[in-house]
Amino acid sequence: MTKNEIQEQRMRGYFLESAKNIIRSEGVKSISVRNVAESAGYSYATLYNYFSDIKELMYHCIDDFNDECRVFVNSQRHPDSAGLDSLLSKVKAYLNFYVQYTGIYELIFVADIPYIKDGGTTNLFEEIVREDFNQICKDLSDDDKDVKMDLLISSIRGQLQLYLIRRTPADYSEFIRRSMNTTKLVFK
Amino acid sequence: MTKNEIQEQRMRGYFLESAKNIIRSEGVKSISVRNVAESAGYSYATLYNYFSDIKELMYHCIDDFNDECRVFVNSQRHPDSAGLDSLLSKVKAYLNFYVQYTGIYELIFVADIPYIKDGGTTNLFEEIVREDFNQICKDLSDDDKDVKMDLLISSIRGQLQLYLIRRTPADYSEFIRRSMNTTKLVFK
DNA sequence: TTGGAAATATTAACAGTGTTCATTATATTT
DNA sequence: AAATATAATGAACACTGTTAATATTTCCAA
Repeated sequence: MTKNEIQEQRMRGYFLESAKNIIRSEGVKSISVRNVAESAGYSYATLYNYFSDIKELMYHCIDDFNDECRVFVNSQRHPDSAGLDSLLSKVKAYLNFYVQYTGIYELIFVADIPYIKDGGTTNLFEEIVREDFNQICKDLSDDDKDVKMDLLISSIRGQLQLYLIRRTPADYSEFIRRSMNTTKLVFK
Repeated sequence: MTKNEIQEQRMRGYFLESAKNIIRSEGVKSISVRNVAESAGYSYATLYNYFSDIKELMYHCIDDFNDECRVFVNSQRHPDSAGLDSLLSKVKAYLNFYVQYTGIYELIFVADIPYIKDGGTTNLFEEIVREDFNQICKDLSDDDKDVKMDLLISSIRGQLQLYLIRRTPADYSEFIRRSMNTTKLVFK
């Protein structure tokens, strides 16, 4: 990496950190070019020297937040468990992450970011539960496994959307209760 | 209803129809006060004589679109079927409605509309599948039924979000295939 | 029919948004 | 130090929602 590349990466980092802080604390709604740039100590026009537009900046936040989610799940989950219990504790931790940072949920799952082409954001959840999932479903055919994983992924997505966007159910404990029960049912 | 009330309802209808047409044809992104008002043949400020803000106008579109969805499902579903087959055909029709009108999906399930307080928008799907659902699950306890319905609702929500917002899977036929398979699995 | 009051529609204005471009300031190289 | 390349900036444009003052229309009593 040349000097210029190092400096450029550093500048991009300033804007990225600023954007991430705003998303964490105030949500995606508060993201604006002037907002992010001022928080980074630069003029709004300077941002365009390092990102083609605000959407590209937001897109680059996603990787960092996915890393944060991985760390969070590993710190929250029950370590001395296996199979379904382990999977349930990871799912609960995964849900807790987005409940705590609704702004991150909005960024990754709702915001209109054209740079997201493939379903890259699905893979994090699948990655988190894959090991336990395979253990639980070791006797199933590949096709059955695929359908089961689809059901698991989509139901968790749906639960999150219902709770975080449409406030259904109204309280957190009921949300977790339902999510755990439906997840158990997937493997019944 | 007095003369004034009739006239007021008519005026509200002009703006509502305009908004609904824009949502259907260009999506929620193209909704703006000036856009809706011009399309209705009035100045942008006139809209505020009939709606407190643009969000309230958007909220009132939802009821109409829900009616349209009901009609659509009834026209698309397989009438001479019962139980799981009937449910599957209704789910497929329900999905097709939002695939055809992505703007309506964005309005009802994604858009930030503070006037939506309860989970009112869930009820349409539940209403559509309730009869078949009860027939399929007639031997289950109420608690088991509730969990199964939660799983069904959330997985359909998740499938729609993945396909319409994050384009996963990439093609329509695969989307329907997966949705049908996961729905069948719910009742396995 | 006219005059005035009430109701309604409209334009102007403000603060915000993303984005582009010409200009200024800084850094690098000759 | 002067010339050149690089980077930061403020002005400007076209949008957004919303409000308030103004203009217009409607209506009813004289």
